Amino acid sequence: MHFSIEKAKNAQLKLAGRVIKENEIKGFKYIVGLDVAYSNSKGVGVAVIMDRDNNVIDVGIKILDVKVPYIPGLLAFREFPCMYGALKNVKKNFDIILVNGQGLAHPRRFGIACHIGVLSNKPTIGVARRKLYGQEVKADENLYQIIDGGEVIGAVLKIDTFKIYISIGHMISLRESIIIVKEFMKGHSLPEPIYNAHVIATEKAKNIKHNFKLQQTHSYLI
DNA sequence: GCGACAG
DNA sequence: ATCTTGTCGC
Repeated sequence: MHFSIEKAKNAQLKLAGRVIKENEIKGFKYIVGLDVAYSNSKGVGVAVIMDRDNNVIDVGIKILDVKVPYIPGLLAFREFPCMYGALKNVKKNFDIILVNGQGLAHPRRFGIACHIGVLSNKPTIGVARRKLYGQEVKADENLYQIIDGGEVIGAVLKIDTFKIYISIGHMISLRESIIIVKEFMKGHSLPEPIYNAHVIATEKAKNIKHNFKLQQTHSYLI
């Protein structure tokens, strides 16, 4: 069975109607960041739960074979299983999800942050380092709106020498999303929960590669 | 045909 | 995302 681009796009169009764009959050204590790294065909999904004092509370990991290629606009079909699996592997509770990728700022208004949000039924924010879709219009000093067809689908924050793209994933407003992302920017190009997930995922993927090389080196003994 | 194109 | 050498700056 092979991946169908048309079916994937239709699924996004159908699910996009389920995204809630208003705040369904009245304060929070814990937030979880999601990211995926790769070791050849192995995807390493990591979820890092943090509190508001920059402490790591819990970590969840999910390693799976990834067959779906990266296709702009269809990233979720490649990374969702690892991300969602990692999220299911955390033991502690969390109130908000930060996803490394776009949310509403997507050609069908359903980026990976919306996939995660709708299927988790939790307030979710999409955070990316690069733009996927839409026009950047200056709204203020260091703040841009991402617009498509007269609709604001996201925001861009200029910080030091880089930018970060923020958009609604689910059950939270764009305004609140920006405030929360800002709170967790601690000197890295991504908010701390995602940054930590990225570091752990990359390290784990690197270990898998290393172990594979060791196995190759000693395979003559078998 | 050309440019854009999350991770 | 991953691969990968040298180079710039604190």
